[in-house]
Amino acid sequence: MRTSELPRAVTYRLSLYVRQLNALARDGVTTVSSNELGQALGLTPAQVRKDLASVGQLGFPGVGYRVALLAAELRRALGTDRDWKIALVGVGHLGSALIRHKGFREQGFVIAATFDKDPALHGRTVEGLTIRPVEEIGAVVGREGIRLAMIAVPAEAAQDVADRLVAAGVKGILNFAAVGLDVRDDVQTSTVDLSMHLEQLTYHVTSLKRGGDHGP
Amino acid sequence: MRTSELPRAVTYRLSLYVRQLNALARDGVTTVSSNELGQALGLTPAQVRKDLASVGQLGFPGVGYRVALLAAELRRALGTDRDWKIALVGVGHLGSALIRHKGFREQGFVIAATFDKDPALHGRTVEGLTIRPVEEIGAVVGREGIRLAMIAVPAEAAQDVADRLVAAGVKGILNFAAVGLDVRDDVQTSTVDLSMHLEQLTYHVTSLKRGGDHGP
DNA sequence: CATTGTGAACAGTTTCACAGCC
DNA sequence: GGCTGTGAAACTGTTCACAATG
Repeated sequence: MRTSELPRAVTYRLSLYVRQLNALARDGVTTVSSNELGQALGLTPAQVRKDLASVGQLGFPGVGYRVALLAAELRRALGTDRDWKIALVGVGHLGSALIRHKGFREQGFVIAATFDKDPALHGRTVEGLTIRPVEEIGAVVGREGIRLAMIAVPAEAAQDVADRLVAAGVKGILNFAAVGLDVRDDVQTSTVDLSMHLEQLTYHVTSLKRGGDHGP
Repeated sequence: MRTSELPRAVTYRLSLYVRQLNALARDGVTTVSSNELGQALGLTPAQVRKDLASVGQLGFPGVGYRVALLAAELRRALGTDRDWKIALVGVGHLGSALIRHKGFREQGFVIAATFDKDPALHGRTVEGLTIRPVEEIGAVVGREGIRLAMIAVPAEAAQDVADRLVAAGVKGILNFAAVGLDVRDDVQTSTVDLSMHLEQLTYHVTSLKRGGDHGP
């Protein structure tokens, strides 16, 4: 099967595989089976094979998967075989934490510009980045060729910020505000609502249930 | 249909409905149809009705749904018709941002205890909360009757922290570390890996695609 | 001969279409 | 008339089982 349009569920798991392959590579492991991968991530071997087969013919029957090769192919499929510049809008508590978050750089995500509405913050620097007015989103994002953004502003302001980002040419938005964004449909958005994740837990805890997960 | 075991996909959307109903209530709207709700959240009317019907018989044919009544019922179904105390472990940049995050309190989530491994932080207070050593998780969580926790520590430390929380009686864990947690299966975990969400965007942006979403 | 890739069976989720109700 | 609740149909995603293979 050739990659043309992977289901969302699959692409989420591809990230998971890459994470696990990184860990294996660090430990010097060179080969891994669908069984071992599945074990580590709480997935069935069959699902692992289906997922990986949907990206390409990446395994070696009787042997398993070459860790380095597989990781490289998956990164290529996900588009993370290169660095991505990110624009961050909203440098409050959450935004500041995102700037300092180590995990992004490790996965090739580089916050390259930061914006905030508050004039008191304009011109200040955080981790070497100068905070700019949101009015400059268009100019800066265009000049730097930035295509991904994160929104960490209050819910009321999120749609306005999204509009500016889209107008500036951003193609993917990770949104931490607790509202859905309305954007052109050639722009991807993913909303991470922290309270929603807690509500999942309260539901399952309330109706005393089984089943831990891995995955989002 | 009576609530006994709602599918995960449904419970995620219940949170979405509650969010939208709150907004409608603020605007003084008292009645809403499945069509309007679906419109606002990017869902089909049929799906909205199926979801709501799976919680109970909540609508009025020919009229729609009473906003206040529906919100109350959904909150009851999710277990968020009361406040929940949360233990936070890891008071680094992300942890601090979570403590200050306004959205949690609005949804009834109250961070009631904070822990960190770093002795330099012990005894300091953030937003009125004293940071305690992780060794005290058992005592404090037990005494306060805390059943939910958030983990915002480095990946290497996450499993150890999870073990302490589970031993202390925590039943649901929201995990921000980029590793899956291995816990007893009467304990719920939900892992939010920020880089994974960006990887979803890079995938769709790389293979220039359509379709914004709402939802996680 | 252990292990992949995959068609076929199965499970879960979404959409359709319409009877029943306000 | 407008709108819900729901069984049946369509679709999507997961698991099984086995032929193919280095």
